[in-house]
Amino acid sequence: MTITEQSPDRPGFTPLYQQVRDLLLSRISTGAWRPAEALPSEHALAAALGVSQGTVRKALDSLAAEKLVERRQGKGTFVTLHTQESTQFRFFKLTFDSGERALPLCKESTITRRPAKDDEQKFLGLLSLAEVFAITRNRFAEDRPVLRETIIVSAELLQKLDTHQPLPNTLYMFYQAEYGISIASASERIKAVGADKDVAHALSVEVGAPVLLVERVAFDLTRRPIELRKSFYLTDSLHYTVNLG
Amino acid sequence: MTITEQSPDRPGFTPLYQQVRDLLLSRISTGAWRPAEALPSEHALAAALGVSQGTVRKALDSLAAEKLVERRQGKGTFVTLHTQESTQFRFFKLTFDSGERALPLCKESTITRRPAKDDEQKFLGLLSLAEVFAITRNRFAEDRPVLRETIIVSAELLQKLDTHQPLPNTLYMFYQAEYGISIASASERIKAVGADKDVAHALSVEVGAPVLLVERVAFDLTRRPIELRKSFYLTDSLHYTVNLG
DNA sequence: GAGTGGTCTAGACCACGCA
DNA sequence: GCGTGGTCTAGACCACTCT
Repeated sequence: MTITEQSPDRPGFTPLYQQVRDLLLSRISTGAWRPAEALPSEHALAAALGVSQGTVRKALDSLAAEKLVERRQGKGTFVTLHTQESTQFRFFKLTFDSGERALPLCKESTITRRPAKDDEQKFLGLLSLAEVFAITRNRFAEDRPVLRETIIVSAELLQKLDTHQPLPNTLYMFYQAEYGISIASASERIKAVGADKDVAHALSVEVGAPVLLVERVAFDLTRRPIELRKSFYLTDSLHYTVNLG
Repeated sequence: MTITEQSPDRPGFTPLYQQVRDLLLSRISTGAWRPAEALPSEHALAAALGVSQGTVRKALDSLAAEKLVERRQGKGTFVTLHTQESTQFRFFKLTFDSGERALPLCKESTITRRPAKDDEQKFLGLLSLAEVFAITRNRFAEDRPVLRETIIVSAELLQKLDTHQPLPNTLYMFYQAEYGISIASASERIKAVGADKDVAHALSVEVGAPVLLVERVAFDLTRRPIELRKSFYLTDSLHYTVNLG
């Protein structure tokens, strides 16, 4: 039984379970099931789609592997909800040198609306007259400044973002709850640079002091770029961790 | 049918496919099949182990997901062989700002044998009288120095490493070919620091210039620590990339 | 054509969560 | 006790590779 009919020998062959996967993903990303809601059971989906339970299972397993859904034995399959614990450690890989996970808190924050710059248009896929919100804030760990970050998002996509003040510590939970946008992946470029005047002041170091620059593009479920983030970390007492598998 | 007999209700339950997975992994790590060799077919393994082909498949799929084996339709399942292309980009995530992958080449290299320092003993799990090889080398991209790295390995485990000169650019291929040790994962700590005199000289920058410090512990198939590596990168024209999935 | 992994099915039974 | 996902099986057929 196939969903998109295809004769049984052409080259552009797509496995059934992947068609099911894509179908479920599109339903999730258009909000047919909201975060934290349960999907129908494997058995129900299989019956509804006219495929076997094993095929539905394979589709759901692949979504679970990408953390787009969570499966809980005995309960059901749920659309992933961004929570403090889960998201924080998935997208913010900062650790104190002692080994403890670090969660620097925002203390100062400004938000402005302005036309998008060229590179911002390019990375976010915006039109040339588009506007963006630019959030600049400093984060503290143990009462010391450790991070200065600037966040750029489309003003059209995240409407009235500037009316929500103060903005929460973890924006990704907020994007999901307020705008139905789930950040699913991100890619980062890391460099060591000397602090400029602005960064030096924010982090209480001298101009030229070595700081870690992390430039991030964050994507939603459909790999649409949502957010640009430029962070300067003071890595005296903490570090960025990476696991290569 | 179970491999390790277990009554069907106790808490410490291990799925059959995981027992098969562990068995195959232990055979691979002890060298029963060498890198690039084919494992027996699913059908043959299933018959030999007295389980169904679907169970063997699930075990092999999980090994393939961790890149410990590679599956090729129509050919067979092969123990992963570290090659220039595959390993290089898996463990060295360096990219030119232009977007091109960077493969800095070693130009200078020294190797010495000496007693292990305290932290080296700790991270590599060595005894207190153990000795290590320490390799220090500089790497160049486009005729400019971009990296100074120091590599620490157990002298007992990688015997006579110092007789192989010059050492190859990519050590992980060499560990596998020469010692049967496959690096399967690694974890890294990243900081921005000021160059000390030694690093500054090697990278042709001033003392105190910002450089990216990457400290790595690399593990074999059984997650035994094999190598300690401390790298200082000059990130003027290139950067470290991370994908958060 | 023979042999390999890849897909798909149907059904049995187990482990878990909850009422 | 029921419904959920998790494991395991047996077998059919498809896609790819090599001879």
